[in-house]
Amino acid sequence: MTILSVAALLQRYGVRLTGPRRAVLEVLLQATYALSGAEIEQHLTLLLDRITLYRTLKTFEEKGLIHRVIDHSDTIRYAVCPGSSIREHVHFKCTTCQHIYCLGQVPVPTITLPSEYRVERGDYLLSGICERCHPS
Amino acid sequence: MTILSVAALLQRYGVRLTGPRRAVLEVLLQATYALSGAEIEQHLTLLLDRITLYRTLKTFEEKGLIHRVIDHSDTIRYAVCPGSSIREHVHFKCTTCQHIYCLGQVPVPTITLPSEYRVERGDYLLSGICERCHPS
DNA sequence: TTAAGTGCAAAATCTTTGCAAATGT
DNA sequence: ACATTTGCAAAGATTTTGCACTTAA
Repeated sequence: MTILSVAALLQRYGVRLTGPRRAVLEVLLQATYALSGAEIEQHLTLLLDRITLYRTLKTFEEKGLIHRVIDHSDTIRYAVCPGSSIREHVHFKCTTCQHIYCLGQVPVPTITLPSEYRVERGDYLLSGICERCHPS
Repeated sequence: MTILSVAALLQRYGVRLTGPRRAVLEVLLQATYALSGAEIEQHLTLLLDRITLYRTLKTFEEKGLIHRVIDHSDTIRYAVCPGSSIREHVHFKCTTCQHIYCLGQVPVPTITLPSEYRVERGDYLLSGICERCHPS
């Protein structure tokens, strides 16, 4: 993803173009798995205040450019998923390397709940071992 | 749930019987939704060091007595689910009251993943509005 | 008795808020 | 020009570690 398309993506989501935002989005686009704030910080080339990073992530999330991935941990991780639906997400977490991958292309089954629940969204977290971590 | 059965439950899971553990388990058993550390602390009748609380939760989790619920937040929440399978969990999070309910009795659909993933566990988080929060 | 659990102190992580200076459109 | 965004300082929230004392089995 070039700088140009990063800029275009930001504009498409109504986010003003700034250096920090470009840098953060680039890191997220290059990642193959969901990243925490600390992990994004490590990958940044542009020196960036940590507070700015968190505010940037908040803005991206509000505009729908990125989303949080669910997890059992106490750390919020983000991923860009331009293609996938906001209403349903499937993620896979490797219990060995701890990476969480976005599986946008996996068909999502429907879970029917008793009528007292109004379901508006479904998040699915599958866990196990990813290809890179198991021998076979 | 009486004190006696709390004690029995602790013993069944190989957890030594102490005051703090009894108190924490009682709070979790009485809750109708998953609780964070701070929430458990608020409901405790026995005065308890916060560190002890976190260690107690860790012990309970390792012994399989309680489990973490998945969430988009940065706070870990726990629930007792003696009946439900460890391999598959369905939870419902109300976006209004923020409560997360364990739905142990809901049938879990299978998601088939490409063969490079070895799936060992599935967690499902449905979000929406719970009965108490929608007018209907 | 003896390994396990508890409490205190201190700290590591992660994330947010208020305000003045800088910046994008 | 003007609202938005950034950086700094400071702090809030959640969770953990080390060590000596206490306790369950």
